[in-house]
Amino acid sequence: MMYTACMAKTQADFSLDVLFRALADSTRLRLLNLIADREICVCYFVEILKTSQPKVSRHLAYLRKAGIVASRREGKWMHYRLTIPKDEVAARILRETLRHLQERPEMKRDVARLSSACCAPQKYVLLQGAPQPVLVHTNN
Amino acid sequence: MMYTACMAKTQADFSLDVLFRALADSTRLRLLNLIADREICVCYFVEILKTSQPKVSRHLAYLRKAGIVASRREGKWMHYRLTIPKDEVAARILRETLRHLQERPEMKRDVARLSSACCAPQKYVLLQGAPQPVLVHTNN
DNA sequence: TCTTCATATCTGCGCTTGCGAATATATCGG
DNA sequence: CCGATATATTCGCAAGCGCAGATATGAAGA
Repeated sequence: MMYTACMAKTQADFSLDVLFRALADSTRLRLLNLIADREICVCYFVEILKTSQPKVSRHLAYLRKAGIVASRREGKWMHYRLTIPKDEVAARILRETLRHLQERPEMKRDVARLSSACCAPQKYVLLQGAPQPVLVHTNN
Repeated sequence: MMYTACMAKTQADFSLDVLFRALADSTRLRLLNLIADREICVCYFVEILKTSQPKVSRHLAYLRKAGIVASRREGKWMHYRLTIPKDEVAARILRETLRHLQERPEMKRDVARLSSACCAPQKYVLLQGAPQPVLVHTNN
């Protein structure tokens, strides 16, 4: 039987190492930190992380396959948001990790940069006309 | 400048992805769960996980290089124990993760098997004369 | 339909990881 | 020193990952 990524989300036997592999990269941690409490579109990631678009896209795909983010298309733009795993233990670990991530200076810096970018999107070529990130509260 | 594993422990810039890479393997998660509140020697890991000695040894070396376990030699036996990272955020994530791990059925099963092995070590070839695991309380 | 923009995927490369099998090291008892 | 025991390391291989660069897809507008 083939193993497919979406199976990782099924209640019964979600293995935690899948979650940890998703967290085991600093680019993905930065993406997750930004995504933690807002729905946000790809161009903002590219702008804030100051990295290449394919790289951002690849890491987002990785997170998607690991079942911890989901995407939604709106015209030309793709919006990403967090999805909490069904598995209770995995969900708690993820939530706590994201909470702790916010304490890190690098992570605070990213959020600060995001705020200023949102205030003046016209300053950034990539963000012209892009939908702004929307805060969401991921029930804790 | 060369990057060495022990640098990962230095206060200033411990990067969390190092911790998560260490957690990103189910063998290592099982080892960490067993090690979480006791000092325990390698032969018990081999017996409980029912896997090869080199494999156990390799994963323990990985955890050692990641700075989250430490070892101590006592005659022929090597004892392993948990070491909480100096980095506060990493420490909290690790402690909480280990706490949650204990809720998993597979992890409970390992601990149960360890208990019975400790009660009757003479039943296991590998454990003849081996020092028994010692409970430690890793200040939370 | 043609173009442009936003994003995703593919290609090729080098590095890391995990594995089993074999071998090395370290300690102990004789 | 010798053999046995406990553990660590090395080797060769296959798979996975991260990257940059190139290309493909999909939507919107002219």
